[in-house]
Amino acid sequence: MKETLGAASGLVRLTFLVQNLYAEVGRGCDLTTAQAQMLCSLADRSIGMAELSSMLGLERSSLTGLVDRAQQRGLVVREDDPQDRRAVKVALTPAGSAALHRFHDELTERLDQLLQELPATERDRFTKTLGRVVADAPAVFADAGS
Amino acid sequence: MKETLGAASGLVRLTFLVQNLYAEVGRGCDLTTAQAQMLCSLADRSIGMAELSSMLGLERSSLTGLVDRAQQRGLVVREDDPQDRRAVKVALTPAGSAALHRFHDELTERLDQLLQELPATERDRFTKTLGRVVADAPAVFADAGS
DNA sequence: ACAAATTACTTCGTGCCACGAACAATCACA
DNA sequence: TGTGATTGTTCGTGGCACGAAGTAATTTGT
Repeated sequence: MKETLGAASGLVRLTFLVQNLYAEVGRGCDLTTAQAQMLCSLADRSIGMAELSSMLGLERSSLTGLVDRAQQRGLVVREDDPQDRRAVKVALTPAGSAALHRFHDELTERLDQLLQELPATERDRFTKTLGRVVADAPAVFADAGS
Repeated sequence: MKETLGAASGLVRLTFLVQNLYAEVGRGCDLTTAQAQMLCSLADRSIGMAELSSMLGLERSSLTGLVDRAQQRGLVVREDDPQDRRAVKVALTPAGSAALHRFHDELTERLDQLLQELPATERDRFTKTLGRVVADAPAVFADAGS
């Protein structure tokens, strides 16, 4: 009889927590979860639809609508790609960039709070291991590298 | 300039990973994410709609449809509550229980794999800290307690 | 150079998910 | 016995995601 939670269970619960935080912070910025994810993937550079959809793990047809709605809300624009006339590049508008930053900052703060009760050394070890585990995962949420 | 990933970024990426695994395993069991989550919350006992909706973090009106669809697929049944004639209890059917177990087992295996590359002591420490962080989170994914 | 295959994106139809407002039935209690 | 709360549902709206099919532009093979 171990009293410790299984790893799988812990991971699922953590995911549940983070998902809810993500959605909540998103609502505060008037963003849906999908929109927030998209903005995070756009960061500062502009990206073609194909690359963006593979980053987000979506079919291209799904992304079309997502970009449509985000564009209608003025978060994003489609730009012609001079290199390839079929291609479209998606870029943040100033409003989209502002929304992204608010979202990013607030979410980062809330997530950090989650670990704040841990003793510093345990927290550092945890973060470090976390980094190893997600090393090859898509960078859906970059650190403030600016 | 730290070269380590920020904690927030790591948490988001991990969540992204687990979410995708969750969805993928769900698809393999012919379950949507929402359905899988519901089945996990039902586990073995039957629960009223109100309690279930608060476990899942959904409005009651959202749950109605979710249960409807799951019932149509034969995963779940609505039972009368003898104590309260307004109330409805949701319970797993044998098919629902089977689906849940397949889902649970497969997901657990895939999640454990995620940590398998870590050295044992680091993994144990990580799991333990994980347990602390999610201590007060809803038990959306119980360990095999059977 | 030119037909064929590939790539980039969109459209359309379908289904699921989630919300809030409004509603009926039942319960609790004072 | 009422009055107020609680349980669950319906309805309307909007977002999300998929796959199949279609259009336009680029690349490849010969």
